[in-house]
Amino acid sequence: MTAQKGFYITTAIVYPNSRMHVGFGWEVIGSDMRARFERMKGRDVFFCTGVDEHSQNVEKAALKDRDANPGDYAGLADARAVAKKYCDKMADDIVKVMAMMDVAYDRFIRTSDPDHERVCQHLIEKSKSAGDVFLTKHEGLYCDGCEVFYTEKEAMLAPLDEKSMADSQSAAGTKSAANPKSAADAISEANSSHTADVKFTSGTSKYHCPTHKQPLRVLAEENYFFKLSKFEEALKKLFRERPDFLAPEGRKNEVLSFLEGGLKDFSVSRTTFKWGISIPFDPGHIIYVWFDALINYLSAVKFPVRDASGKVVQGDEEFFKRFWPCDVHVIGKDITRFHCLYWPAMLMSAQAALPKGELPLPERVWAHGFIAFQGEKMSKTRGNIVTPDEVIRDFSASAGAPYGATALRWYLLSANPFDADGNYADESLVLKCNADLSNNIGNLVNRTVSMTMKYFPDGLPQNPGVLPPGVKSVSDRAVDILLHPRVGAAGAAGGVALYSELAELMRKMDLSGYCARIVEFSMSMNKFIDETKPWALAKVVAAGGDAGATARANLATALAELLEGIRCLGVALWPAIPGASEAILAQLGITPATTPGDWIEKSLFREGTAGNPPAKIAIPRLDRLEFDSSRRFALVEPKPLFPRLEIKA
RNA sequence: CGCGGGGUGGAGCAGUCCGGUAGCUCGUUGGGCUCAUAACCCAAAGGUCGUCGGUUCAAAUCCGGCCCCCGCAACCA
Repeated sequence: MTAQKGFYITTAIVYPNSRMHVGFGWEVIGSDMRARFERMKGRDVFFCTGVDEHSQNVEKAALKDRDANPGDYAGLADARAVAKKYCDKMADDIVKVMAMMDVAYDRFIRTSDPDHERVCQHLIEKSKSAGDVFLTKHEGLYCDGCEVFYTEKEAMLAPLDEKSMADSQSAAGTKSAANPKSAADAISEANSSHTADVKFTSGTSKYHCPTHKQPLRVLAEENYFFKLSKFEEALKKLFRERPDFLAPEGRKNEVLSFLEGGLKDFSVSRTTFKWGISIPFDPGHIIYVWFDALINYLSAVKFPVRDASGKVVQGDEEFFKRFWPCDVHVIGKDITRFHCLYWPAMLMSAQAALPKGELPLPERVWAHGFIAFQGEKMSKTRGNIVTPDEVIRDFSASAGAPYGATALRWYLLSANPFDADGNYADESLVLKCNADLSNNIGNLVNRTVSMTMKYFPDGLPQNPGVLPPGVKSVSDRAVDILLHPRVGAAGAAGGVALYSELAELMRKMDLSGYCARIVEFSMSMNKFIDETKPWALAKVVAAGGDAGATARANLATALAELLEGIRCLGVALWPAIPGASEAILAQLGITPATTPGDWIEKSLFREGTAGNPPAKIAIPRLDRLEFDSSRRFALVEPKPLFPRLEIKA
């Protein structure tokens, strides 16, 4: 009998050529929420995120940064060293932002990590030995200005006179080929695939560049290509047989229609710049960034690299088997194609040259939407890119509201459906956080704890289990809202997990739905308070007599139910806003230090951040989420958990 | 005819697949309560569901035409 497979979740890895984007923050926070939820269930989780360091655009950004800050690069001459130094700087910054966002990953991978380089080289060797990577000479129309190749069709748009020049100005804008920096487009356009090592020149052509209006040269170069076309049928089969491979459903059409259009081989090597992993069987070439980047998912979980005799020389076979195949690759919708076509094809190729069954395909790719800023697409040109750390800083600094990370997380997770495009605006963040966190949840905790301490200064007695007539109990409300209908309410009495509805929402990556359930529960508890009127009961208690005794039983029951409801709510909130969850539980006297039975300790590896010792985080146990209103709490004097936010002037 | 997403009370959305009293959160107004973070609870106002036409006893929901907005060139998730 084998142990249950661990749960492996990844985010895409970002280019470190600019500060982190709140859109990527959403991806990471959403993945963190899922990872935390699985950890709460007691699963063995591996959550990986990181940076995609290689590629020409990073090298360019590095050289630019060196020119701007020469002091940081003293003594570094070659581009490789400069790029590495630059990536060190940027990766440090991103790691700091991750920490600010309360993101608890198990590994922060950098594609310059030596183990990854090794795995990457190993994989390309395997594909080569399977016959899927081959050297070929490629000839095309080349623009020195764009550093890309054009097809004849594209080049025909090029103007030869003033009038058509003006016309083509806009036409050129609709072609994807004119982008020398975007890896996505470079790979999708076989004819504009890279900046070539100009090995063979055969003179000028009659074509012109649509952007630069210069004559295009006819150039040829040699590069390694990956035989993507070979996997067309296998990929079609994959989508036929595994409808869940890509989610959400709506993203599927794009991939299927691309498949229908036929697959072209793509080039997987470069020779014009040095910042990358060299091809082991031809060191003059470096591995193209997408081929490099996707493999990080294997490196992160210690993919076993074997020598010729089959002996593992790097990695850990057992560890790898524990986590691979990946359960969810969380990505942005723009890179769906790479994860759904290129990546499975690369894996299928390597499979052929590896021990049988060693490299199954990932279970699922989840493509989330994009975040706009006040309804407009975020872009550098518009200068409206929001970064997570500035949001956190702004709202942490805002008067008396030191919970920027919670505010950002809650807003991103609850206000925007994860599968659709979202929006960011300070005003709506404030509105959402004030409504859900301050008014509903925070106030609920505050009023409950303070009433309990006020009405029972010597401690809440054992729960008498008698509510005023006609009031629906908190446990019934919890069952209605947090229990999946399939399980059935009858289960609650037997201690069936209340979180089944939450688990179902999480399985579907319905993060905002999960948050909405919790808010709904808190609203229901606020209603419960108004229905039971504890302050009125307290007056009857004070008057004494039989009525007083009954009122006292009602009061104690109501408060005991509320406190337990709040405990469940606090635990359920942990994946989304861990800091706030812990603050809520702390008011009930539940902290990782004082209640070890309610928490699991897990260490995170955080490999790749050199010098960082493994960090330990304490995780609430979801199996303690059974509603038990006889539980006793050691209450702590309440103070507002979520001060109301205000827009800064 | 390039592709895709969307147009539902002031704002943001659900409902559209499987036609049948138009629902939720925020906001507004009135009331209640006083345990609480000007919070909480109740109630009300406010929508010809983009538009025109068709099918039907009945359409936001099905069919067809049209209009408008947003992505799909680049920096950028």
